[in-house]
Amino acid sequence: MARAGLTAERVTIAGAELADEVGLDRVTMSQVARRLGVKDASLYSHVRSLEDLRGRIALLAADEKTIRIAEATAGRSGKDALIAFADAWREYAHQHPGRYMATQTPIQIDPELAADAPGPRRAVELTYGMLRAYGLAEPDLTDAVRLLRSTFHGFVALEAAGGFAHARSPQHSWVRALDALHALLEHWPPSREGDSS
Amino acid sequence: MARAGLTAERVTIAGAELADEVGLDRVTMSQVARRLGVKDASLYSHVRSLEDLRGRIALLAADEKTIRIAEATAGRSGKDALIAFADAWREYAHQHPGRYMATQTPIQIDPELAADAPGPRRAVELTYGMLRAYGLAEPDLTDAVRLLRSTFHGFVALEAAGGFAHARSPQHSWVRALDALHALLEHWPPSREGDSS
DNA sequence: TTTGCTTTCCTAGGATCTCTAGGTTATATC
DNA sequence: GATATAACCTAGAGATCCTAGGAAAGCAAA
Repeated sequence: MARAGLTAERVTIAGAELADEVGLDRVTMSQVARRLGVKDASLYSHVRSLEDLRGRIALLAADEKTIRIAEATAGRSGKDALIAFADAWREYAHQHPGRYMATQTPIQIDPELAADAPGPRRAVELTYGMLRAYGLAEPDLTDAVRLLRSTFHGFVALEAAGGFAHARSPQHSWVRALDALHALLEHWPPSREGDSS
Repeated sequence: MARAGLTAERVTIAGAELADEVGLDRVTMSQVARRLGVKDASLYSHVRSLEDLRGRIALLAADEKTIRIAEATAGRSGKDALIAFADAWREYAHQHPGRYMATQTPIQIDPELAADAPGPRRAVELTYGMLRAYGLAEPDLTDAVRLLRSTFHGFVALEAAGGFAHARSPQHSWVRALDALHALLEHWPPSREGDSS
């Protein structure tokens, strides 16, 4: 019997494709096996469990998203970089809803696997790099990075969950949110604040 | 045989408790039934399916979160209200991680069920009310509401997913994020922007 | 070629899960 | 008490996850 040439990576990609097509929680070992023309038991030589597979999909997504962002922001700075960064993030989430959702699951990823996955760490570094132009110093820098990442993630997550019902198009709100964040970064409030009106 | 007194609401609450204890994706019909001292088939008189149950948990969470926020912001305004609003949101997510995660699933909730669940809509109204003090007019108001909700959700979601690795405590970043959002709302950038440096 | 090792993929099967069909029995109402 | 309406049950089909152990494909060396 000819071999299918399975590998952990190919199984992960098949799972990721399935997640994008039918939704992450419809990704089952059986379905992935079926897509690969293989029996479900065969997958367990490459992937420890369904949970492990989901973790791998999450890491794949993080890596891919990071690469997209790196490409989009290359050679840009300031507001240009901010917009390129944010748009690349959002576009990835739109194009790969299943993979993106995998990144939202509480951390249960095999540590040794995560170790040589550059995605998440590199993404944070990229964010730091982008913010250098705004002249922030630690710890404000870290706080700003976290604020940006929260907003980007929150926006696309709410968008995906149907949180922005009707009325105004999300695209408009997105553009304005980036305007606002840019303005905010240029006038980052000083640390010691009492109660100004 | 004595009856258990099941009802759609009690089933939902049992599912929500289970979600908080063991994680949303470990909530099964069998487990919920076991917790209620009942056979799994009995649940289907009250809840259409597992997916339906998850939808109900999501609505329950939205309602509960809204109530907490309403209580926390009552009688406050301006930055006080903003902080109370945000802290209530985040505390709910911390106290009820499973329920909160249920709200993140793509919308598949029974429309007629959602109709008389005041949670989501009321939450948006509360956000609008809180922002009145900042003197924003439409469509900036809607954009600001969406930005705030995105940031709040994104922050707690990243926090829950282990996104804020080490170093600086999330609590510090949270306080600073609220400072920043307050400053932003007080100086919301005008709509037509070219390329200022 | 032959021998042997390693890895890949398989069959078989236990445990658990979702959900349906249909039967009992508790409870409320007359 | 009689009766209707639920609530809850048993039984079972179909899928799922995952393990154990076997067959066979590919590779290396004699």
